[in-house]
Amino acid sequence: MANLFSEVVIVGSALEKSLHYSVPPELAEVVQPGSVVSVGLGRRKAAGVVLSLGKSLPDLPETIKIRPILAYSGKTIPNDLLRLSNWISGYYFYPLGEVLSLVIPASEGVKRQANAKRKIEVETCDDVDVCTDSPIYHSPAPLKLTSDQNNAVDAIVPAIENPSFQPFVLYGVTGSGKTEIYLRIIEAAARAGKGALVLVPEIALSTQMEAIFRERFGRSLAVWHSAVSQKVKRRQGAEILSGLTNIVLGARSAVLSAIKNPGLIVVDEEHDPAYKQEDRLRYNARDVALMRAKILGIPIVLGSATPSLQTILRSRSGSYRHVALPSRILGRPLPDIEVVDMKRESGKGGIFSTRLRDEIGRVLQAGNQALIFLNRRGYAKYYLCNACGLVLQCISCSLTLTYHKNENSLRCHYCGFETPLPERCPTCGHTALFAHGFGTERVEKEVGRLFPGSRIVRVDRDTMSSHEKLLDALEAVRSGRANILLGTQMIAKGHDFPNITLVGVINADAGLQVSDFRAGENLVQLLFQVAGRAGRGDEPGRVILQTYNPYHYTIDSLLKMDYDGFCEMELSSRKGLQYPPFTRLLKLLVTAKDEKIVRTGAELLASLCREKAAILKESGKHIAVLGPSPSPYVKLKDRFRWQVFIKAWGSAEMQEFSGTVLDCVRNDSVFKNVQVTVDRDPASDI
DNA sequence: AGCACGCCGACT
DNA sequence: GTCGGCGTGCTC
Repeated sequence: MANLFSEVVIVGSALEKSLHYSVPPELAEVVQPGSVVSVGLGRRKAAGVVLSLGKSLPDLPETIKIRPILAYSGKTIPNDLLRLSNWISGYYFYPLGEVLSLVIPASEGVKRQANAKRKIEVETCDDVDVCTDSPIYHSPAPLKLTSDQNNAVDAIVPAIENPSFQPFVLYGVTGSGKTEIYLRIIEAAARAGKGALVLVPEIALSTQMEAIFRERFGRSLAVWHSAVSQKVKRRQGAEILSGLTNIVLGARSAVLSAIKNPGLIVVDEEHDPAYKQEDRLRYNARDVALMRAKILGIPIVLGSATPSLQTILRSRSGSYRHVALPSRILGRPLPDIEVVDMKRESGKGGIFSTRLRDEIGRVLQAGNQALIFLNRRGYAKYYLCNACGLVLQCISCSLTLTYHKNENSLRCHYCGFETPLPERCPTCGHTALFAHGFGTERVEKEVGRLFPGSRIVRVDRDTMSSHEKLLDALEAVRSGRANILLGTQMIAKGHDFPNITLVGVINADAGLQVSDFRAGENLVQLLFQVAGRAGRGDEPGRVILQTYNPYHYTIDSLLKMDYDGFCEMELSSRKGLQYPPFTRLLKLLVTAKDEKIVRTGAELLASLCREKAAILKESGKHIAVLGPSPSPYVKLKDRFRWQVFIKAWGSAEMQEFSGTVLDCVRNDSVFKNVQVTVDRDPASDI
């Protein structure tokens, strides 16, 4: 029998190419493409994934001695995931071995070397979701669907029963009952003997969905996010691979879970920027999910009350099917929206307008609950020296330090640097240091002063140090133990608190000052989400937006509850400027510890790009090169940052162009002293 | 990514 | 005289 060879990619390594190993006879029958194996690499042992098997080898240098595969782990990555990994690696310009290290769950017994430096997650909710008894199949709750809901289910189910790749946009206002539709279509997949993958933007959201899903799907459900302990993940990973568990609900990394025979993918709140991973592999889980559905040939449902402009455009062009839920369930009205012009408020710089203060008082009096939203944590936004004008900044990042009163310390919200509040200005020595701006910690204090009898719960990254604390806080609101819920983004999304009748947005403009062209889109989506927390029970809801820009088009679209109108304006502006979704962007981020080296590196990179773009232009392909320019935060964690943006009018052009440029970067020694990071379809300018 | 090899500064 | 800094280069 001829010798069998294999092409193997080393897991967790930045090696660009695969290596070749012989397959010992005793493994010839068991090893397949996707198999996770152990191999010798230099002096060490490494995990690898078999890409292909064959009887011959390519021409290799004389010095290479082909070594055998040492062992088979017993685990094999399903074919669709292997294809997906390849696509991710190519699309995001990230080594396949690194992608695979995210695909292979910790259960494989593979050392996650790449993560060695990352701090170990505290094992919080160990065994919380162990289901030993029968929580297996429950008949659907006898909820009567609205006719809109019925229509939505009827539109999607045929694509599950007769599978084909078909994206659906489930465009449903907040409180329109999207979750119930997800449950019904997953049940349809289960009836067809298939599994399902459900993505949610973050943990806070899944805690509530988790309970609902657990009740319906019991043992067939696995919940997958960063707060789930390694131990539970290991067990669940094995159960998913075996097919015992075939419904996965999780945050973005769950898009890579090895579900057996998936029949449906759901991406809830598809517009949410949390789907974009902003370090290492900078992927967007929504887009990866679309590709996974395409590879599998199954339907995918993108749900949102405020779909991304990309999704709106694709549904208009007909490539996504549009399914609408224009009204809330049980005939509940959408909340009334009011705008308060903070410029007209007497005590300028105050936190609460008279209007919002009065309304909170009224709500509490009536025994209902209020939600107060402010997207900034801490006590004071920054400290300024009134003598010399210095704003206290992080020593490692170009960010102002936020004052946290409880700890009497200044903190960097990017790198976590913490220092006691100095008594004197570090440059001029004056004692004229004053706090400016405010965050949730300050608002909490103010609420306590204004409403002495209120029971407030504050939810932000500072108070919610563990998953338990978050669950407890949400429970306090649900049970009525608390009557004011104050917080950041964490409370804006998804939660269903029936007794919240008032939503107050302290500073509705926050975010608009940013240079990012997506600022308007992100703000409107967030405000629609927050507003949607009001009036989800029997009593109608009210939203009060405090703003310094009452006539801004983002605020105006919210006031009219007209997201379509906003999209219309925003799309025409993006078209005029030739920005996404009409074009594609790619960010090349150049970083190094030395400021001058970074700048020079970025300038060299930009001229390389222009040179390559000129060559492409000869064959009629147009690429625009923007920059170089310093990143909005020019220094983060002691590294200086410059960037170059590439704009292309098609995905194929972007692929070809960036591939050529990155090959040059890798091979040219002038880029040796800088790090070049690729961010395809970047979600922010930072 | 590891882990080597390899050539220049302050210590047992 | 060695220990060790991290620059360059290879891993089937």
